[in-house]
Amino acid sequence: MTRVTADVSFLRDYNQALVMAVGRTARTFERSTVVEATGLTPQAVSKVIARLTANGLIRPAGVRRPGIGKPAVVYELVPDSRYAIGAHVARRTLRLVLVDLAGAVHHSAVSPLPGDFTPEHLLDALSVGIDSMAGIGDLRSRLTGLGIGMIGPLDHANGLVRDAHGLRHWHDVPLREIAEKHLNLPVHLDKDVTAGITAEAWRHGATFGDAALIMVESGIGGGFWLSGAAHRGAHTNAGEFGHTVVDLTGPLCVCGRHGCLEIVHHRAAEAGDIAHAARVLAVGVVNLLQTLDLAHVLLAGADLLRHPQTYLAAVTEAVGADARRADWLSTRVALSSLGADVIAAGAAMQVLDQHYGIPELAPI
Amino acid sequence: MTRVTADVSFLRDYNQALVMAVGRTARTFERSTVVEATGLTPQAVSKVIARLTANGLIRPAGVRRPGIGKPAVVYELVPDSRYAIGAHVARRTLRLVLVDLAGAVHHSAVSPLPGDFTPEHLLDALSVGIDSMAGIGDLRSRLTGLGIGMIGPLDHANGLVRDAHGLRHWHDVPLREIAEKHLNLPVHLDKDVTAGITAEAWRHGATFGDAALIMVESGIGGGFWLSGAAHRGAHTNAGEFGHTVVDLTGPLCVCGRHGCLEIVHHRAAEAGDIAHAARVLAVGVVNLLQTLDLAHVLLAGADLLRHPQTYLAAVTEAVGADARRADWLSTRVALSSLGADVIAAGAAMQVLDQHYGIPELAPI
DNA sequence: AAAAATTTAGCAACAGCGTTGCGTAATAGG
DNA sequence: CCTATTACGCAACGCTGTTGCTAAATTTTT
Repeated sequence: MTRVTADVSFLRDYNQALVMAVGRTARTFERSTVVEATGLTPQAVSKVIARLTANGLIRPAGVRRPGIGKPAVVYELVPDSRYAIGAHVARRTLRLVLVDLAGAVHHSAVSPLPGDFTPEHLLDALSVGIDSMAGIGDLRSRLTGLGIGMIGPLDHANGLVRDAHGLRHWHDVPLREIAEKHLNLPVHLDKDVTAGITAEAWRHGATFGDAALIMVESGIGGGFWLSGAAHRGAHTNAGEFGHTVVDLTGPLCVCGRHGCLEIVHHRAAEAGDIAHAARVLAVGVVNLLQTLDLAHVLLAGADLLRHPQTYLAAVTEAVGADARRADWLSTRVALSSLGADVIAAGAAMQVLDQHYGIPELAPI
Repeated sequence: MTRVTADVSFLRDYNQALVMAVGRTARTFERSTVVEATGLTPQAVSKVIARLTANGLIRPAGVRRPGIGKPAVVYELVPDSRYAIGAHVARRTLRLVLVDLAGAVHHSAVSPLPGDFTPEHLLDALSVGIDSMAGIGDLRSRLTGLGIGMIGPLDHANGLVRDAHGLRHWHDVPLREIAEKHLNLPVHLDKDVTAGITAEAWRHGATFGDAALIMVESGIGGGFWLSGAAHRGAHTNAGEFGHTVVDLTGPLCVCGRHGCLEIVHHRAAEAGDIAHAARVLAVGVVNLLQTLDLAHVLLAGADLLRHPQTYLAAVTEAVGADARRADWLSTRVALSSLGADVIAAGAAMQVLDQHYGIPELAPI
């Protein structure tokens, strides 16, 4: 949720989101935990906790006896109090996942999409899939919305698919609007990699620092989490990481430039030299670190996950071996914890994040 | 100014900063202008304007007669109500500038620093320079502080110079602390390129989008402005843009990798082929656009400014020629409007920004 | 010349937020 | 049973932006 001016309702939402962030990060928590983490006064935390409890988002979960004194009430998030559905729209498949308030993936389903599918095809597939998932235990009333992660270019702010690369029928499609009408649910549209990094950030909790999610699938993309929020760029087009030049004299890429990371990597992988391909990717990752100084790098994508250890080793080594990196310049490299679900799950979490995440104040 | 929790004083500061942003962006403004830009109620704007007027930050500047009805009071920023001094600490020189609240540079002075200068050398030079500048018209009482832009690596949050590259006496120097004590002024320490981009953002006003400042001096660095704030990365080390590999089989760089943008560019420039050097830089800039999707690219740095038109033309052409860039994917390329003063001026504006810019809420 | 319409400005009361002061509840130890 | 300690929350408070309404200043209409 973004807005320009700050009023008291912003205070409420913001501080409430802080408490929710603590609850999502820690399995259980008590009032003093929140006080320590946020700097709010105990009294303020009590008010927020009372509100969240009344809304069913958190609940008491026993007491902790601190030795001497009155026992502290322990609270926990109620994971099944809210759900969101996430969709990963790829060129040939639709993946749907059901995610709860804690960020856990409950169901995952993949269905094929016809070649050159139209918006109508997609809406029908979404409708069927959502009805099937929401039917489980009558979740409909606890469903906060649908998140869609899709290949770009698209316009996140207006929910518009500008020109999905490689899909004939997807030029200037107001997907959010027509999907909301067709499905009768709030819909959030975003680029696939941006959805993916949101999943990692949401699951890692409030203390997650600047990070990138590197996706190696049909192409190579990067999703970025900077200063506590997804970075989308000026036109929702950030993340075309595969089209950065790493070899000035390299082969011609589809994008018209020579020696893009994507084409160089692809050639190596095609030749069967996965280790070399992984090292090429690692060069690109270190480029990102030099530019953006990230605390986390997460690896995902179908092509990468076919050789997870090879890629993980190559990137970890390249990051560690970088001669200029001092001990304080630490970056954690890991495989995405969500595997093939990361995009769809992230799309779902973007919906949850809009409701229960830290609100942002939009620039003028 | 950053804080974790949001309270009513945050509301005040935030909305006040919005009004100041309007005042800085437009030469003159009235109540209705602010209402339109921010969404605040007229009454709320009146209160803020009254407070700012009482503090001397803005003042009435006539009336506008809207045809029918009571004339609207026109306000303007009072540029000389507040000043800050900015310092650009380079390997051999210290540049000091005096900047007013509107972001205008009033005085600029360069003094040499001894080879392998020590913290004491710097403090003395700063002391002399500041006394000289603050003496002009007795600005001392209106001086909000000193900003220092310096080569890294450094720790912005703690005001610590970790290991200024190429300076022997600069390992783990708590520069902010000792400078504040020695100069009796609030001090803000940041990386040079980060200070530079702050200058551009501050001068362009509130509507400035995601942007990068490309500095070509002894090395190549990049300062980033993302989502309305400077991007520093996880360890204040973002911006080592010169050490991104653009030529996998290129020459060995001082950083230990092959074909860094910096060394490839340097070789071309050394050979006298500035046009080629500029094209190499342009490849790096387009890499940034693919990754971050920026609205503005600004060019600066002594080496670049020796051939400004060559570089501007090469980067503009590369950005425009990129085949995948549609018409809606516009990026403005320009030379920095501040020339050689950009780092020092930006360091000063960081101090002003702390007091009168949009406050941020720090992550937990 | 007087009345009406229009636009701007601001006083006063209000709701809602986090904070502060302080009383109460619950426990362990003496 | 008393005391120290810890956790909790009611009530009053100060501050914010908002809302309702009145006043002021100007042009247009009568």
